[in-house]
Amino acid sequence: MTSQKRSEARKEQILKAAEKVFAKNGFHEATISGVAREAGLSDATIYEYFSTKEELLFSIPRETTRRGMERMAGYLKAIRGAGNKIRTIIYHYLLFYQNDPDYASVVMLVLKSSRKFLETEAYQVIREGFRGILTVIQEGIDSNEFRPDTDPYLVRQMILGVMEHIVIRWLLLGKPKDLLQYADPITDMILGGIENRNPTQGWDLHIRLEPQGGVGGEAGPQVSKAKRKGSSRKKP
Amino acid sequence: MTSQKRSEARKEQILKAAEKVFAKNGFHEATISGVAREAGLSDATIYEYFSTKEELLFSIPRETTRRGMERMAGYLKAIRGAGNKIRTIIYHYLLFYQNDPDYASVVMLVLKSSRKFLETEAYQVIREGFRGILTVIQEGIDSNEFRPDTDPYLVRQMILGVMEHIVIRWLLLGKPKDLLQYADPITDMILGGIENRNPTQGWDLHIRLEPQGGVGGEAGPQVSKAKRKGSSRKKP
Amino acid sequence: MTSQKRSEARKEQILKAAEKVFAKNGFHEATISGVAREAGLSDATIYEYFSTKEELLFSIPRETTRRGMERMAGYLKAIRGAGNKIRTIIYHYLLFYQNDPDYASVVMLVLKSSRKFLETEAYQVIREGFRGILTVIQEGIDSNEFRPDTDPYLVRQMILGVMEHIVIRWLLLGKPKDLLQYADPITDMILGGIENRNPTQGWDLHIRLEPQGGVGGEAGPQVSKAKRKGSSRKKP
Amino acid sequence: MTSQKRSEARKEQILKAAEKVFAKNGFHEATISGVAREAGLSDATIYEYFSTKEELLFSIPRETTRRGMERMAGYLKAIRGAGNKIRTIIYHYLLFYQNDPDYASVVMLVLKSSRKFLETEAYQVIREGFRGILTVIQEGIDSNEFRPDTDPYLVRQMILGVMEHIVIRWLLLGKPKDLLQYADPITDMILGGIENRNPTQGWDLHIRLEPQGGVGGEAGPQVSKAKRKGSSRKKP
DNA sequence: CATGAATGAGAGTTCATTCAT
DNA sequence: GATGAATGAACTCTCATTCAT
Repeated sequence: MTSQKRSEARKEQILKAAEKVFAKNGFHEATISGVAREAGLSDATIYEYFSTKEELLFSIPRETTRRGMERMAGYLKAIRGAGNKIRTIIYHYLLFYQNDPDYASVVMLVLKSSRKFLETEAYQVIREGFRGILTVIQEGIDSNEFRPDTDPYLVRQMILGVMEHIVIRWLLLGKPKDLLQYADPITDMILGGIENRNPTQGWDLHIRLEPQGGVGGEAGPQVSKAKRKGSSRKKP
Repeated sequence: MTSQKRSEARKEQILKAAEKVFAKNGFHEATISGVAREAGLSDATIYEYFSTKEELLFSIPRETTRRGMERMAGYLKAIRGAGNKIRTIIYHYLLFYQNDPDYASVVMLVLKSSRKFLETEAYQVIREGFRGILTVIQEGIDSNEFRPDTDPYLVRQMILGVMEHIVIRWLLLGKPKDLLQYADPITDMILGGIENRNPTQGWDLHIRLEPQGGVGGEAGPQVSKAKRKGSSRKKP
Repeated sequence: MTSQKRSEARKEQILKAAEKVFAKNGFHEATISGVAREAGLSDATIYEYFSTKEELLFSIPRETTRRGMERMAGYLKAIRGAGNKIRTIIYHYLLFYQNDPDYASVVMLVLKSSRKFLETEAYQVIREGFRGILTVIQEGIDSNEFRPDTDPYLVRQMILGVMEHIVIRWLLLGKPKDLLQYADPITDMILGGIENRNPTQGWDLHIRLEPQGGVGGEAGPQVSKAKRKGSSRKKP
Repeated sequence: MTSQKRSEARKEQILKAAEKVFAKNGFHEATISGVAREAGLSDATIYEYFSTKEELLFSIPRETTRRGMERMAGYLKAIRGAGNKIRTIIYHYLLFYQNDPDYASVVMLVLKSSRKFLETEAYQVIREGFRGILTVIQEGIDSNEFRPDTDPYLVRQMILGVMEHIVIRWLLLGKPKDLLQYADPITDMILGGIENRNPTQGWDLHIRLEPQGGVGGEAGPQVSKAKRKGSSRKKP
């Protein structure tokens, strides 16, 4: 038990060191020696806990991701409304990375481009998180909060896309200083594109012009009126 | 003259080989020997044209980017309306990558995470292209096509973010098969979030003349009225 | 402790091998592989102890020179008289090289022509040794053992010059077989040029019997008297 | 004829360039490309005139040495007295190197440590020159100008040793600024060790033993007394 | 457990040299 | 005669990884 715990702690210590070193240098430019030095251990000790350099890399997101997901789930439990949930997701996603730039670097600059990482257990956890976003969106569609023709996959791609783009810019260029300032604007823009707009004022006027031999007893144009907060988007 | 040309051709040949090899293996896993083999040349010959492996990598986007930018500029010249221009940009951006997956791989998976690449001449060309997007957005704001509170930087980040995200997914997962299918949906969603939709005054009267087997058994012209701040969406 | 010692021993082992290999082939013609083979180690192990080939080369004289200097200092302590000290220096200098031809080769044929070596720590030790020669000469001047118009720098250059010349000839041509046979003649010649010869007591009476057509029209034996303090020149 | 001459000129041009480049970088650090660049030619052209890099190196001293020797021989022809000849040799030797530091560098720092160079035709010329020094010394011994117990080989080694030492110091350290300032001191010291020495102070006692039929009214030995601090040094 | 020490396996570079033009 | 282009052949150096202690 104690031994297990100590071992766990050592692993954590190595992972923290690895995170730092990989973040700074990337995977290939980083060395096991560097990680060992950072961890205050010997090279060989690293190999007591991780079988290869690559396994060490792929182990970094395992715990952190799981914890992040859990935390996110906790936040979401208290939130009502798909839009609000999305806002929360975006906010905490950015907050999460902002609070741990090393982790952000490893994930965004090292792992994200790795084919092998996709086959990793850790990535499956992330995938699940991503599926969660999908669920929220679908929830919003079902509850009529989002427009029924919303494509959940596309929306998710937009959400992830912008966030990744911003985080990477932040990592590489240091801009913007504060990631969180983008949380709301991004959310607004995303939601702006998908939220159902109930007509708060004005009317849609539909006039039906019937041919001379009219159907039923009705003749002349038919006018239908509907309060709307209209979006006139029509997919082909 | 001939010598200059042959040298240029050889360079191109090496770059093509490098593109292929780097795309397949990434930068570090790729070897000069591999590139040389692919190019049908000796290792040493590679070094006659590019001083280091890194220089070879960074040289890949130089010409291609320039040409891509030029072509894009050509397309845009014929387009009127900021929205249409954005649609064009997105479409051709995706088309461009779809037509050259190796190039896409190198740019998206190898170069995009490189701090050093940002200081490269080639990247400056790309930056300029990115600035162009900004200009188009601003143009849309100025012409009242886009909402006045549009943040051009944010919009650009959304555009680039989704596209990058989609291209990377395509590269790593092979999904979607056809990148272009996303061009319009993305554009619509982006524009949906920024196009002016507030009726500034009066009413738009839409009259739809339906064939006899009309909607809901109804026939005749349909008139729809919507308060609006006009959207000029035109599909190509 | 043990580890430190073993490491030191390994370093020594590598240095010995390097000395041998560099002596035989010179710096550039020698390879790390060759040194490793000679040392019975792998190439990589060499680099565990010396960061570059050049550092390995420059490390060769570090210890040896220090030890040589120390030993020399010990010998000199027991010697009285600047002339005797110089004799001792020359003798042991030659003895030192004769006993370690590989070392001699490295120093005389490889290091001596190296601009970079001059900026080396090891060279500073050598410089100090050279300064010591200067001190001895000055001592001889001060004690009136050497002529007061002696230029210590010049004398030192002569001493070093001949010795280097002889050692190099010995290395390249194998002549003379025994370096030490030159120790005394060299010393005598050097001292012959600088020792004070003021007669401290009595007179030397030189009588020259000239043929009839004598100097200055004079004929008959010529007697020359010179005050002297005998020179210790002993030709075999 | 013209073609032969042009070829000779080209060779000379390459040699000059090589001299410069080898002097600056040493043999191994220098490249054929560097020589070609310096000569304003292509690499391949170098190989039209010299079959290998090494042959190029060894060709440098061929002409120069021959010319130097010839000139030296010319100077010596006009000089009487072995001491004076040695002074001349030392002076012109230093002058020669001082006037062409690149050549000095190549000879002193590159060729002098080369075993292979010793088997070179060019070196044979140098050897002959060295033999000349020996001859002069022997001449001095025979003429009683030098002490009969002088070891010509040793003296030559001293002469060459100091000069080499000084020239190398000059090349590597830039000291002394003016090589020639050492010409006389060196000569004096060398000669000081081997010249037949007149009493330096005190009295010369000359006794003239006259034949029986004495000259004038004087009879018996004539003694002339002269205070002197004799140096038999004669500057040219 | 921890590690010092050792190394196998390569990779990137460099250049002297060749040869067709 | 001159050279642009190409390359074979090394060599230095780096590191992830292993293993005896």
